[in-house]
Amino acid sequence: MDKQHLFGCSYVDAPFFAATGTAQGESRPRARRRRRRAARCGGGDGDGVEMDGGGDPKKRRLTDEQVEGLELSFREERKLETGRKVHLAAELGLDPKQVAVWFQNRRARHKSKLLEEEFSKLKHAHDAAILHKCHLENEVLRLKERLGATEEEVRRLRSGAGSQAASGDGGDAAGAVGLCGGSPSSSFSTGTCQQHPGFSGADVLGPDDDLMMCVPEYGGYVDSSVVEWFSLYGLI
DNA sequence: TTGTGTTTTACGACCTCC
DNA sequence: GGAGGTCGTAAAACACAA
Repeated sequence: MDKQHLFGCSYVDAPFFAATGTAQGESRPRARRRRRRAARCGGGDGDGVEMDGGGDPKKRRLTDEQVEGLELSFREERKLETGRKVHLAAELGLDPKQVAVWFQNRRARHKSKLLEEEFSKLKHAHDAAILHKCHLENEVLRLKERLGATEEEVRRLRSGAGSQAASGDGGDAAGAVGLCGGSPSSSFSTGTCQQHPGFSGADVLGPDDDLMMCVPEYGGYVDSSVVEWFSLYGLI
């Protein structure tokens, strides 16, 4: 039985059965698959189990060499004009229709891969934004706590000053704790914010703050790689 | 060995461009 | 109108875990 019979078609030229090898840059599973297939077709155990033998003649795998040739051509130019298609088909022993179909499918795979990469990038950006938001919210909470404590302190000192005033002393005591500026928060928060605009680091959150805490929008979990990425972009 | 998930090949429907 | 594009899908080929 000759090779063409085994393929169930007349497109395939004998020379394309000769060599083995994998296309450049192909994924590991695909390479493994092709290796196993090559072993079966070529110098394997010779048990006569050939690729796709007896199957649907319209559904046959291309050889490694054919795929490699098509890949090379695809890398040069993703679109396929008639002349190139015919030439490539003749060169690889394929039907021009097969070449056209292969290019269509290859473009689809390429597009899908690009979309996947784009999605991955956006997801990382989204995760980083969530993390950023979380830290900002933590900062707000911390500042609110400090504000409350300071206001409490002011009230306490005021009441103390009031009792002193009632006992005949002057009214400068409140100014001594920074209230004269009219802003109770001016004694602590503005300086901190100016030093750390936007997202702040350890000065605000403190060295013990956990980067993994409080990410409700992300189901309470953020991967460490996100933190790394976040750091890479200078946000931490 | 078999069930299952993934990849590859092929096709039809529809769209765009010349 | 024909050639070639995308998109969606079917089905064969294949890998791999159980």
